[in-house]
Amino acid sequence: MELPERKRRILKAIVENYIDTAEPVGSKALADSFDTPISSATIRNEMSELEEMGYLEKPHVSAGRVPSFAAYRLYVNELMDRHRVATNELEAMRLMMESKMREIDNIVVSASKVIGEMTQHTAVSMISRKGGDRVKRCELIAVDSGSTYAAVLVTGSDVKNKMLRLASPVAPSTAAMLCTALNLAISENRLEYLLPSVAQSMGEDSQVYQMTSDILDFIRQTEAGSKPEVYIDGAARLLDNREYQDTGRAREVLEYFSDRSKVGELLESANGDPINVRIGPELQDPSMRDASLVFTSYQIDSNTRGIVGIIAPARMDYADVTAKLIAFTQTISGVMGRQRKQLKDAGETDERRTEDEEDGSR
Amino acid sequence: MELPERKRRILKAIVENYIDTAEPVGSKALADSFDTPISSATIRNEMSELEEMGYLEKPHVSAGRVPSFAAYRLYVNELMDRHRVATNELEAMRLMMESKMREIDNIVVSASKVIGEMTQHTAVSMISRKGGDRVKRCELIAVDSGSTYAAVLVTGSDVKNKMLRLASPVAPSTAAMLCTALNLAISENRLEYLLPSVAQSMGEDSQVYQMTSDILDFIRQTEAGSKPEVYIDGAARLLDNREYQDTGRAREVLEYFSDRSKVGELLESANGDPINVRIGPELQDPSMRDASLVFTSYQIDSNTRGIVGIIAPARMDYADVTAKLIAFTQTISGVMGRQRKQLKDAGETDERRTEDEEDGSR
DNA sequence: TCTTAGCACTCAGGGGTAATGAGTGCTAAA
DNA sequence: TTTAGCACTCATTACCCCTGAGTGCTAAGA
Repeated sequence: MELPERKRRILKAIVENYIDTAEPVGSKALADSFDTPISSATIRNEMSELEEMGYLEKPHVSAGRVPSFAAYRLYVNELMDRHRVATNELEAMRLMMESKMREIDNIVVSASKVIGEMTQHTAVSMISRKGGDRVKRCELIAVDSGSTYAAVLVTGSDVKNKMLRLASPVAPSTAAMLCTALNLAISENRLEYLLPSVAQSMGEDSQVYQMTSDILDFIRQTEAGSKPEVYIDGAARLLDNREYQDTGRAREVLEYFSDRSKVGELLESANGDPINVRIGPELQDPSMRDASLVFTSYQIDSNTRGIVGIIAPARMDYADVTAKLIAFTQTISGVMGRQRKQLKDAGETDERRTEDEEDGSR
Repeated sequence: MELPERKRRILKAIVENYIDTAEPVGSKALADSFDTPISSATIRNEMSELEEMGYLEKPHVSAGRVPSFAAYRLYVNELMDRHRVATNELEAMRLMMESKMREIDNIVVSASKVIGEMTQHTAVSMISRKGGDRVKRCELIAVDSGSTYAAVLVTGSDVKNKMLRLASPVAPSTAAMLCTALNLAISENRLEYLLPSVAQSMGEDSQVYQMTSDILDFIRQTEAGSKPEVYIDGAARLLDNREYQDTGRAREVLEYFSDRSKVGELLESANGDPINVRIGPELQDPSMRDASLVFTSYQIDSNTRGIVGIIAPARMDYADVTAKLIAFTQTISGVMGRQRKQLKDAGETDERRTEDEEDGSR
């Protein structure tokens, strides 16, 4: 069932040509582009067979051929040559990142900016935590004179806060007690008993009860990882592509983008592979039918990973995009490894940095 | 220099017709639309005078006339009749808001969603604090075993946090001391003396010094109000408009949107007027040359206000948009007033809610 | 003096037709 | 199995003409 060598070469050439020009490619032009001379007639024969096999499509009878989604799939899986990014580009990337990555909170933003800038496509980026965030500790801080409190949750690698507006003031000492009780319950993993016990001792319509219930909701929400923050950079760049010259199509995709949770869900499906590619229909959404998503993930800390990728027309330069994404994750784990190392060197040592693991799976 | 009555009526009709159809309006069609019969010839005469005065433009000699930016300006300032939104729409808005406004943190997001939905245009929204945020208090929380701290700042109406990664651990007791010192310095307004004194007692390369300096930077950043959060809803809706059928134009504007700080700056210029309107060139940005921004602000608390508006082609239904924005601010201050009232009723009473103030300025 | 009817003129947009040319499939010879 | 040749298809472009909406101007009417 393996495709014979010549067919592979022809298909590869067609895909690359189409990626380049966005125009159906014909037998004549293709024949000329080969160094070993093959006649256009031969190519025509091969083409019509490739068409039968489902790798090519004709927009209409007298145009050239266009790769099908199956062709793109084959191309990324087998045909494409994986090239490396030029060292000067790599250096530029490292510089961009060193300067932007100083603060962990905007690592997602920076990631999408950097990769968007590099590829000149629309970049998406998010942070995913293993099984949601585990809340480790909780603090209560009076903000207003009396009635407004902030609940601050400390999780694996982040701190979240929420304002609580209470109808009547709660004494700081009461709040401190509640805080202690909460932390005890968290550390003993018995959160579910807390609310009933508060109800018993303070009454169901006490302010403290209300406050506790709000905080528990917040904890639950945080641990469920309710809404992952998804960043999108350069959505407008999509309009540069021929396939989105038609405003109708463009609108569909931009609308899809505006629902971050959909995009987030897509990205969450990243598996351990160094590079994930979802082509056209594989994205399972009609508005994305002629786009592809190429993405990858990188480790931020033991249970947090970043996911970053680019969305562009199915006709995109997969080789280039893939190479840049790989370079990106390597650079970022380099940058973060260095930071981590710096941290450890000054204190004690207990973690080995894992970098440059090659994974030739599939 | 007042425009005579008939010219005003004609200009108004032209603007409204153009808003409606997006097509140059001609003398004949216009004549027919009047109840008091005027001949098309008369209208032609009036039109050519209006053109001389700079209120009308001809796309080309044999088309009708199109309003100039000056015409839109005149229209919003004097010609347009300010209509009210239908009560059922108002009710729908109130419902949408009641459900979405429960949490203050996403008031901006909800505001842009609601108003975007109502007008079917691109909505922008942000929060602006009077003279930046004043930091009132600060807390330090150890996150990791030793080396990672969170600084939590309490400001007028919000809480901000930032992770600090330190090279070596700082003892909790030291952190607590630093915290006390910080709060003292804040309350006495002598922040600038803190760093030198830490340097003196702990040494310039101590961890505490580093930490202090980081926190002070964060405080400064917060007080400068570095980056206001600007939300944009329904950017894709822009593509529905005839003037952005051309992808080039659309791209320009979408790119403009992606620079939130620019949009934020624009919105910051809201003055006390119930409604602000910036038409085309008044936006001072070439990519926005044929768009307009209509926006308004509403009070969130004593020194925080929200700003919300819509961005659409200069040819937009100003009367409708304006009415909806006004209805929005009234509804929101109603909703928030009720929340505030609820809060006070349960505790003490000290603030009167101000609602339904009519302001016929200008 | 203002308004209106009439008329000549302009010009974008629509529809039809023809020319162009890239590309195909098929056949027959190498 | 490959290649040259040939007839055929059909999207795209250019061209042209026509139509109709709209203008400006002039002269007559109120």
